[in-house]
Amino acid sequence: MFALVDCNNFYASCERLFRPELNGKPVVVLSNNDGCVIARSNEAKALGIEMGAPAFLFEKKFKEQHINVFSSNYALYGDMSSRVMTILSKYSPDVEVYSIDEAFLKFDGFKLFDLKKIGEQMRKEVTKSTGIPISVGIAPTKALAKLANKIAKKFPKQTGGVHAIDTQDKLIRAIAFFKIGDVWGIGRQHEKRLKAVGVESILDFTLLPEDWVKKQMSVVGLRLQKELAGIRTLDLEDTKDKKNIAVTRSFDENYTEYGKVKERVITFATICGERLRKQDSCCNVIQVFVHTNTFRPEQPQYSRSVTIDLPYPTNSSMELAHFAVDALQRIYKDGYGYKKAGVIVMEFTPADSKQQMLFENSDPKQGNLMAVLDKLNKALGQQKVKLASQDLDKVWKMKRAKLSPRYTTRLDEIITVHCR
DNA sequence: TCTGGGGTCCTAGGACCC
DNA sequence: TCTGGGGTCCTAGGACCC
Repeated sequence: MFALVDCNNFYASCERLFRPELNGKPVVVLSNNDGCVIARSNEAKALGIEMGAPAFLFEKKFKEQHINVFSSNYALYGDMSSRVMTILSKYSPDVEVYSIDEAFLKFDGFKLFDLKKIGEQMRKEVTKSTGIPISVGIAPTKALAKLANKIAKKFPKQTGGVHAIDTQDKLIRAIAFFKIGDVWGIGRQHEKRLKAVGVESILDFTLLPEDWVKKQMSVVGLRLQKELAGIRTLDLEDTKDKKNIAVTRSFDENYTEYGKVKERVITFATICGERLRKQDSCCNVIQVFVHTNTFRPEQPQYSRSVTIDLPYPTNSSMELAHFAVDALQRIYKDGYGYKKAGVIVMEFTPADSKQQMLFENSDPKQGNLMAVLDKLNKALGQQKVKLASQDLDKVWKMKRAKLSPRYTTRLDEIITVHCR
């Protein structure tokens, strides 16, 4: 059996941890640059705040409805996430951290245990130790565990936040109840195609002929169809190391100068380097893209990306910056106002087993240099030591007007308690 | 004025090989 | 009238997820 554990309204719940007066009140959390809504408490959902709602269009509503708005505080969310995951990993040796607020647990060899009880215990311990509310879904496949989790969330009173699909009868009832669009792995396109052939419920989907599913939805759809019928086709996945690393940002305004875009791209490349070194990987391919503001179709639009094979694998920020600028030069065109750029590194090889090339090699001193750089930045703070080609004066700040303190990771921002 | 930032997997089709 | 059959690798783009 699998369990899918999911933190309820995770970012909003994190913001409430140290502001208990916000319990029961509407809370929303905004994306980078305070751009759009990416998390909502139940109360905010009830007020009709949609996921992805642009913040500037909702300012009035936020004020009128007394909605508590926060900028995203990833230092806090990341730390709370790892606390939750640490607790979960006590309950099973096989855990896949699926996202910042979700984990799959595999319960092989737990035949003699009451998994629903284990789920309830997990829920109790996580709530008590972290204050984060969770929902637990238990089922024979990952897709069904996702569905069971949905049931636990939708019917908190009846389920107590924990639901197990552990009999054939419960399985049939669950898949007959939910619409096909509710399924993990069925997005807008598939939903449309399925509805067109008369599929409404998940049960309908499981009854479709296999070749139709294979043809229309590839093997991915076929696997999903089996999973929903209770046949296991997906196992836990190893999520330790990333296969791609992307650093992409919107700019604070339209950039019309090459030099400004170049500075951003260099900075993104150095961050890629940091993340590569963190997981002991080197990359063999780098991709750079730029585009204008797609929300302003009346302005001239331009969008391009280029992918370059590196002459040798590297994770040096300096070398990556150099290749990224190379790439940027190939796609940059004067006369446009650029709003966003990104650097993506791909095709990793382990840092300790680099293939040496005959003519071109990474400068062997780079490794030591980067180690020192990482050490300094760890001690002094992110981006304190930069490349000269980065903007040394400008402290790059995104808009985060409603940022809460980093309560759990910075001593100087720890909660203050006033006693009378 | 103002709209995020990450990821994964799969397929079709082109280019090439024998 | 009429020109095989088997492969691999790469890329772009689609679909999905949080």
